[in-house]
Amino acid sequence: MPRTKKASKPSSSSKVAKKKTKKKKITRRKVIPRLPKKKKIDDSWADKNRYSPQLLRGMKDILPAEQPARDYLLKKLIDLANAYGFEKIITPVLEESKLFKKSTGLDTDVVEKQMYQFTDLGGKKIVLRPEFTPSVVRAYIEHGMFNLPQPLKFFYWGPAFRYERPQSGRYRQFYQFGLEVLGSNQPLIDAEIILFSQTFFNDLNLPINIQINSLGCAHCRSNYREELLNYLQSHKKSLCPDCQKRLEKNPLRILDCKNLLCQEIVSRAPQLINFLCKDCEKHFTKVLECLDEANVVYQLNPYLVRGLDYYTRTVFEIWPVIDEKEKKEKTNLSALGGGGRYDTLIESLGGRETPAAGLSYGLERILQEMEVKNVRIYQSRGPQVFFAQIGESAARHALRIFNELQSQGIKVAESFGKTSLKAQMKVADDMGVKLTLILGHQEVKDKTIIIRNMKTGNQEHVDVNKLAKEIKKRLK
RNA sequence: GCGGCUAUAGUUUAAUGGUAGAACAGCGGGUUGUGGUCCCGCUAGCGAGAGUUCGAUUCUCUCUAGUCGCCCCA
Repeated sequence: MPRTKKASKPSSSSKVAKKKTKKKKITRRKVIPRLPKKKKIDDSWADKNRYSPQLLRGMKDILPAEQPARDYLLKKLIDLANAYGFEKIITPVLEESKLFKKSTGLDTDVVEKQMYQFTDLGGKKIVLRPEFTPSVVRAYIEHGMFNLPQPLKFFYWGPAFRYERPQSGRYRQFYQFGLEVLGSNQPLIDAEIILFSQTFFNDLNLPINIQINSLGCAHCRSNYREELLNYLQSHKKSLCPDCQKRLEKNPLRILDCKNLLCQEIVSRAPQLINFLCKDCEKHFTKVLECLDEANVVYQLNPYLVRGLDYYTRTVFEIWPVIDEKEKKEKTNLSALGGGGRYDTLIESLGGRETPAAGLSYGLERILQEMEVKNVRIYQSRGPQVFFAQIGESAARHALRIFNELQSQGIKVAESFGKTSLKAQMKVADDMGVKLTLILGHQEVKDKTIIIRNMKTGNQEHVDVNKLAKEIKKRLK
């Protein structure tokens, strides 16, 4: 196809003049050779049922650009979990509604108004799991795992779903990583999973703050609840409207209300720790001793209450540490993760009396925090060799050579979608490869291929049959 | 579930009651066989719907989505 030379543009022309000539050119070109533009097609079809796909609210596509950080994070989590002796468990995304109603708790927000619930074609009430622990416990009971040597240590990761108003660090489909230890009441276990958190976040270079509290067992809690109610009732009028509601529904929640006046009242309220029974107190003390011994830095927070019903004794949360700059931009922060002991859950779901503890992290929240703190991600190196082909005869041989190199263990990048050498070289350059292989018709004829060193620009023809060897020599 | 703010090419953005201009990215060309820079060209946009208007991307409403806060949580 002959290409007409472009007319050299008048050097003195004003912007306006340029624009005019430009526009004329465009319209001429467009009208004559092209198919009608999108808009015209739409008009002619008059398609009112046209569908514009859009993400569902609170959902997120995880695009290639985000994968390296994600992979890095997950790999670190999985490696550490394995090192700590946790084994992977995968449970289905779908569960029966009842599972969460009986475990997470009917009165919790998660179950009350945040579950994705539906009835399946068989008439069964189904939910998209809002969290993992009940599922893991279900599997434990269902497969009779109490017959295995205890305790069992599981880790998991995957999507969970909650129908909430989306916000920064809050999606309706979000990914959790978590640990569960089933079958031990030892304080050492509580300490172990808290230590896991410190080790992990230290290793990731994310400063965190670990907050710990003990909720005691059902006995301590009901005693305390009574005391607390007595105290709060006397201050009822000063509490914020939300807390007045909570007074009846879930008075423990008032402890972590952010309202200043409520906090003031709470600060003089009786503390849960003082109501722990002997066993619970002993347990908590031992947990703290283990943590001290392991050099875990934590903060006791007597007002820490978790939102799920099944927690007993030790509870903890992992919070990001913020600096002054961030404080100005954001007032609301989200916990990166949390967990605790749930000694009665397994029994309440029909299993034997089995003590257990666990934790879970929000992957998106950690990733967000990694970005804020500029955490460095170490990626495995990409290909060091790029394969470029020019012309039809080269294209015909391209896949064979490409495949041969791959099978010899040489990672090769390509851009088969491009034909011009220039464009392919640019891709190679962008990738930062060490060597580029160039195959054109001359090389095909001679049964050679060019190896170009991208740094020095040196090029050598080598025998195609010795290509892998030659590349390996040069990559050393 | 409640309240505030926002919505213009892939991204960041400009202007405007008379349908939009740029930068970066992308694609192509400047040697139809060689990367960077530079130069040139091209592609691509007013979130959806309704109303007011001769005319709406601009004004109003609804929806959708995002964002921030409350609630709650990871």
